[in-house]
Amino acid sequence: MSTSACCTPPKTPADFRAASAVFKALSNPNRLLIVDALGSGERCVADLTALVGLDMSTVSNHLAVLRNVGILKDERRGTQVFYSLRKPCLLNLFCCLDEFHGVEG
Amino acid sequence: MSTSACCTPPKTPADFRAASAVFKALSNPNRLLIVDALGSGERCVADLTALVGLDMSTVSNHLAVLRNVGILKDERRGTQVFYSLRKPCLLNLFCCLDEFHGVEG
DNA sequence: TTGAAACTTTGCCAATTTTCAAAATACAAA
DNA sequence: TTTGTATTTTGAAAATTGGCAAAGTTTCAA
Repeated sequence: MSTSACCTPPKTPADFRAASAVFKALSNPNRLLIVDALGSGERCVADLTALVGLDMSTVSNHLAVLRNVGILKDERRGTQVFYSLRKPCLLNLFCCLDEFHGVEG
Repeated sequence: MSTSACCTPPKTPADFRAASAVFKALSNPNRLLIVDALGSGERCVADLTALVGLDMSTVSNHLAVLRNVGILKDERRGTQVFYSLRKPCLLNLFCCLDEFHGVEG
């Protein structure tokens, strides 16, 4: 087994860079909207574009950002490309945020 | 009780903006280093400046970013200002990240 | 009240991000 | 093969970010 237990914070500069890269990918409201939508299943780019209400090229860029840090995976079927969460446990981050925002003091 | 259970993802545009603001604050490796250090207790600005190795004015700005989204609180004692985590449960985000990075497939 | 120490604020610059529009690519159907 | 639909890539502009240095503020001590 690894030397680090659950909840051990990242330690090396590389760890901090890797962690901040994921947070950076999630630091945009439109990308967060996309991740939230994909929590209930895969969607094609056209659907996601309608959801966020921006230019399709912009949405495509946001999807690339999320895919490049390992949050999303994509699969082409015909002319469409379907995006989905690579690991659904990513949504647990939202639980932590809810807890963070909810608890007083 | 509230209408939303634990782990319900954020839904309104304001929710997405609030959530992305927290992720944005955590999207910089130096700020992450600071948060990690504060996980084991409060530190003054001078100590944190030595830790991250940047100009004190830069560190002060990073601390303001983290404080403005509610991650940190500050307390002046004499000429020093001590920063600490406002809610330690924030560190749970790192657990989720570890899980995200660790699980295969 | 003068001075020093600890921070914060401001001004500035380089790098990055966010967005749209236009051009390019991939695929399927006619 | 030509056409049309879906998506990505490229180019460019506006906004934001991250950093340092200098100036300003706060507090305490001499």
